[in-house]
Order: sequence, then structure tokens, then C-alpha cells
Amino acid sequence: MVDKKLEIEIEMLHKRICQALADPTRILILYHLADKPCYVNELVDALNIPQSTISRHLGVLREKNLVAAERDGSAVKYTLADHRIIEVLDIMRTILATQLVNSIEIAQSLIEE
Amino acid sequence: MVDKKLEIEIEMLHKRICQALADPTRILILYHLADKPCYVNELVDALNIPQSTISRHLGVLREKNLVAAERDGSAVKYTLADHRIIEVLDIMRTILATQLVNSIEIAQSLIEE
DNA sequence: TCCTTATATCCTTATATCCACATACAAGCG
DNA sequence: CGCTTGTATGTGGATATAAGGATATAAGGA
Repeated sequence: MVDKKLEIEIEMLHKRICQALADPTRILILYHLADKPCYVNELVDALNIPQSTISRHLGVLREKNLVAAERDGSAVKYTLADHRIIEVLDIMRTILATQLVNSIEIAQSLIEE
Repeated sequence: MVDKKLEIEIEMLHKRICQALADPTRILILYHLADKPCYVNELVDALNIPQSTISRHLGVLREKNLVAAERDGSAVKYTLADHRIIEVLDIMRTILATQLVNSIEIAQSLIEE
């Protein structure tokens, strides 16, 4: 087992990524960027959320290096920094799906009794 | 594109999982349980964190169906509910590793100038 | 039934997060 | 330089989450 302090240190970094994902708006933003790079106003229009809020969320994702910003004239284009983050989100979806199937089965067995 | 309300609904569930992972202690707990099922006191000893704190974190993980609790006499044995969650955590580690390598390279190029 | 062990929950304080309005800053145009 | 468009940030209130000591509950033995 690794040194405990180092272990905690790694989990602190780990946590930073998880925290960035722990918001529905940010998850939506990441999926949007997975399709193609987007300008901020495209995200504002697509998600119908105030610009300041979108910008704030992009800041969080940027700070954690999950997206990259590139200035293009007066606009800023955002790109997904690492597609593995989508892989992570997709696996979570499969876990969620499994959980839902399980609860449906439990509900059905309760009805049948 | 799916209906927007449903989309948001799904991301709310998605968020629940991410939030559960967004804490160093809970990540450590999950990795411990990945090795083998554990009793609460084993986790308390291994992580050297107060029992009430461990118990609360286990409650969070339990509520999100990421771990399962099974009573065994007066003790309670916790099990990982879905090993894919470890897969998720491991991918995040590789993302973290990539980020670290990148920042080291940037730092080196700054030194060389 | 009382006691011990193992775990969960309550309570209070400290901290973090979210939202969105108002405002500041940056880039390009006339 | 002033104006417009596009983006980021300051701010404050509402809400959520964390920690850990104190306490309650569950199970089993004496």
C-alpha cells in the first residue's frame, strides 16, 4: 500500500475531477462538446441557461483541464480536452441503467406478491 | 436530441453518482471495498477516520446504490455493488496522469527557454 | 434484563456551491 | 476613440455538504 499521505493526495486530485462532473449543467456541456467544439453563445442557446451561469461552469471545467478554451476573435471556442471523460460518463450511464432495471424488478416482485 | 426535460432528468441521476465520488474519503472506501468486502470497523481502522464519519460516508454510497450493506450479527459488512465504478475511477486516474505529464512538459519547456 | 460491541443518526459549526443580476473586460468595427 | 458583441467576474442570498462529538439503536452474551 502506498504511503497514506500520498494516497490522500491522489484522491484529492481524483475528487477534483469528480466534483467537476457533479453538476447536471456541466455534464450536458461536456456531452455537447463531445460532438464538436462550441462557442460560448452556442452553449447558451442550446441549453437555454443564462450566459453568466454557462461561463461560470466552463470556468470550472477549464480549471480542471477537462475543456480547453481558444480565443477566436471576440469569441471563445471550447473543446473537450480529453475524450476519456465521455467514456467515464457513459459507463456511469450503464451503471445507472442497471440500477433502474434492478429497482423495476424489485417493484414488480412486490406487485406480484 | 432527446426531450430537454428528460435529458435534464437523466443528468440529475448522473450527478448523484458523480457527487458520491466527489470526496476523497469515499473514493478510498470504494477502493478498499474493491479488494474485498469490509466491516465498518475495518474501514475505520484502515483509514483512521472517526467511526461516525465513515458511517455517514457509507450512508451516502449506500443511498446511491454504489455499495450494499449486509448485517452479520452485530456487525455490518459492506460490499461494492458494481465493479464498473472502479473502472470509472481508474479511467479518471489515467486522465489525471495525462494532465500531470502535460504540466510537467510545460514546466520543462519553460525552464529550457 | 443489563452489558458490551458495532453501527447509525443527531446536532452544531464551518465551508462550499449554485444561481443570476450587474458589471467589467476583450476584440473588432466605424 | 466610442460602440457593439461576446465572454468573464464580483457579489450576495439560498442551499448543500462536511466534520466529529454526543447519543441512539441493534445484536448477542452473561
